[in-house]
Amino acid sequence: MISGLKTGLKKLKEAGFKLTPQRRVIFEVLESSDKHMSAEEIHKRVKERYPRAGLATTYRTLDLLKELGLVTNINLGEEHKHYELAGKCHYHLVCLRCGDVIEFGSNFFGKIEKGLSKDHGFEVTDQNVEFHGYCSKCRQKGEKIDDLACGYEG
Amino acid sequence: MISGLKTGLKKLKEAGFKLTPQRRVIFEVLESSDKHMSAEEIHKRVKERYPRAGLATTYRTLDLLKELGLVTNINLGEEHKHYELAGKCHYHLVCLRCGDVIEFGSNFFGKIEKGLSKDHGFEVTDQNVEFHGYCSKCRQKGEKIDDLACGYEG
DNA sequence: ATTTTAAATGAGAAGAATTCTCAATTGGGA
DNA sequence: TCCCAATTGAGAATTCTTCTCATTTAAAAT
Ligand SMILES: [Mn+2]
Ligand SMILES: [Mn+2]
Ligand SMILES: [Zn+2]
Ligand SMILES: [Zn+2]
Repeated sequence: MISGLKTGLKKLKEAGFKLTPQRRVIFEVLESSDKHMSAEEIHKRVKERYPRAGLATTYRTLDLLKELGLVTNINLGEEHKHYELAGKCHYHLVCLRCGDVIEFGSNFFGKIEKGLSKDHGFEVTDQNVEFHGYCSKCRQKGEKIDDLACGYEG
Repeated sequence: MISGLKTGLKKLKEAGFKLTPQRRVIFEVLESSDKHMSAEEIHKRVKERYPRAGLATTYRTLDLLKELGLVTNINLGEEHKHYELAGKCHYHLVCLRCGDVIEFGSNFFGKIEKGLSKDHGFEVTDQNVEFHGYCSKCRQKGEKIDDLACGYEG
């Protein structure tokens, strides 16, 4: 991750925000999980450590951390966003069958970002990169992918 | 786009779905726009041509078209999804200041997908690739990007 | 340590996006 | 043409997120 607990909270203070216990705990929860979490999931964990925490504060803090570049969120095709600390490899493979989310890094992306700067004058500050498809496990199960291509039931 | 009107509707029929006027019109609206549209925006245009169309049908049809691989959706940081026909270049630059969405293609991505197949055994069927940052216009305006880094107002 | 004050919070209402329910309609095969 | 499962429209219901506002609190100033 781009910032440990101290670094992250320091950034909060330096930006002129108060260092409240709620913000502390939310940051800790984000740090102690290796998975993406929805706001609801984060809030549930926050309340384990700080029972009177309110959901709105979790949303407000996640927004704030995002503005500060400490947190990013992705949309894995579900109805809600998923949050995680910024800075680690941020490319996702989302299996359409089992729902598994595999993270991967690639040095291709660094090249792409340089190209974007050169060709489009665009400065990248964050990215949301998801490849949807079928993971190796699900492919091995022998079920034809085409069988799933249309699971629509009206 | 991957499929013209005829091809797309043909695929619908071939998959065993009825070819209703609502579906026709929704497909036409998608085809006649070069921009990403929210479900609400799409529905508004659909009603211009077919006033008694219901919003739920627009949602249902967009889901169906997505299952069939005819439509994709992206999440541009707003609260709602944006839809467009599948098949054209699908990489997006989203300006955090002016909100502009620039589309771009890159042959890097083909390579990445091949690498994913080789290294992870993952078969890509769709992708959602967004780079967030600041477009050339907004950068030229001379406003320091850092000034915006935290627009949070409590 | 006490005072002060704007920032932050909790609770629940409100809002927005999406899905569901179900009675009525309809596309398209027989 | 007849039939019926598929589809639809309307609005209720759900889910996710933001807003409102009275109360609390971090932390700067005394
Ligand atoms: Mn990640
Ligand atoms: Mn696009
Ligand atoms: Zn899988
Ligand atoms: Zn811009």
